[in-house]
Amino acid sequence: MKPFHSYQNPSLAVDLVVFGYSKQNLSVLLLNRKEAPFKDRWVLPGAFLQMEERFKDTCSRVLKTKLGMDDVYLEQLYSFDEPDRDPRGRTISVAYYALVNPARVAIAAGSMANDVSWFNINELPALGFDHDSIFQQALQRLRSKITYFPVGFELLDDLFTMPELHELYECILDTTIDRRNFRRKILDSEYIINTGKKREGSQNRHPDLYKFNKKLKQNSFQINI
Amino acid sequence: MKPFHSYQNPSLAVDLVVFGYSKQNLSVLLLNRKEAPFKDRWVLPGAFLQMEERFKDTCSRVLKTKLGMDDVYLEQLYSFDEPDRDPRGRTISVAYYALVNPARVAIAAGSMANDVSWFNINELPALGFDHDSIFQQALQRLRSKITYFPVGFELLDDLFTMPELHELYECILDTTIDRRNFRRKILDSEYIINTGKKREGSQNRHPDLYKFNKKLKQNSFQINI
DNA sequence: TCAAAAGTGTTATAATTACACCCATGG
DNA sequence: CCATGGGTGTAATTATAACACTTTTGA
Repeated sequence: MKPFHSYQNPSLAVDLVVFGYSKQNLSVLLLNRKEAPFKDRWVLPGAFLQMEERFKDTCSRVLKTKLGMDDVYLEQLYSFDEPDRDPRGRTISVAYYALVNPARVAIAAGSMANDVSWFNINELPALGFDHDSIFQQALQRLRSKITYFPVGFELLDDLFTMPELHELYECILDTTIDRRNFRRKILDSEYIINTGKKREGSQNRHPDLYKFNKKLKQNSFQINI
Repeated sequence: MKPFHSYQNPSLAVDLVVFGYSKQNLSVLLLNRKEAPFKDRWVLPGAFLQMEERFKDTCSRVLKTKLGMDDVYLEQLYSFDEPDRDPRGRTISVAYYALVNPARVAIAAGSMANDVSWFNINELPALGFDHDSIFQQALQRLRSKITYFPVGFELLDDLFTMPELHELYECILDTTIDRRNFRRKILDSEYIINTGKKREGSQNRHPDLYKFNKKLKQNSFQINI
């Protein structure tokens, strides 16, 4: 074996699929590139890994820059290795996905991009690099994960109603779910707590406000699609 | 952003958790290191990624060298990024796990290692680097995957009996499974085909020989543990 | 003919699905 | 007082879990 570090190493980047949910819309955050390659094309936000960074540090750096946000839900998705995936040279990308509440963030293009914007997941432009494929894999993972693990709460306000949670699931899974059965499964899982408060302001009956039970880490549930 | 490739890049390695199943034993392949760091300690086989390689190419190279084997089941597990995980310097490891039939491979230590050997998963030595953690994650993934996807067949001969498949599941999941319910679920999934042949040689009733239905890719099943 | 392992089916229980009525609210 | 949406329960169906007897084999 050659001595350590005599190997030439590929560049190592982190790319982020940032999901946001707002007004019954699941969206993803995209940047419009200012420079070649893929100039003026939309891509996922990302950055090269700096020597002292963990992947999550790089994610946080990107999220802070683009969203002015820290402390978001992050999960490693997959590492992408096609040799020609970046025309500038061999680059490995470790993809993460993030779940954020768009109401709490202020997106800003920064110096690197022409523009930054939320896109409804059903109305995405063709992305640069292999980012279409990364996005599809992230969506698949999110859809799978939300059926057995409480990640949905990351996309909502601290207090939310049962119909809001129900709509979130229907939107992400792109299906209809019986609201009575949904309520029962979610409540049985004990992942949410009824605060006793109610959402005021609507003309109709005021729905109960729930909060996420952050202490509970071991329970599991199954929302069938 | 700095010009491309002006970044210093971490080293990029691929590590492999090679599972083998034989005589009602689930084992993992380990190497005994000839050189520092972790000289004389057992570790997972791995290699640094060469510039033109995909991850799977690196996996194949390692498997060919250590096992004289190609064409094994490989799946990406996770990428490990702790800054101090390799004392020689910053190294990212992309972990894969492989499923092989030990009967078909001939393991050989090669010039890099003192020794190479199968270890029963319940009798592993403490591994070098962060390989204990990689192994644990691989075992967890295998256990999860085998309950809903037909990966078990990769560990058996082309022809196998229902009791053999049943034992494999019990061994991997470290539990008992009712053999009548197991048989029904596996057969309902249509992932295996009764060849009409029987395993001869035992003193007792000769069990039917099945083969894996490779054409079927979409079905799913659920073995509950 | 016997011990050991393989093949098979049925019943009880639990989980899921389908479905309808009452309640609270503001206009 | 009414239209709208939110809250709740039950019956039918389906899936899972528990369980025992019969068959084949070579010694």
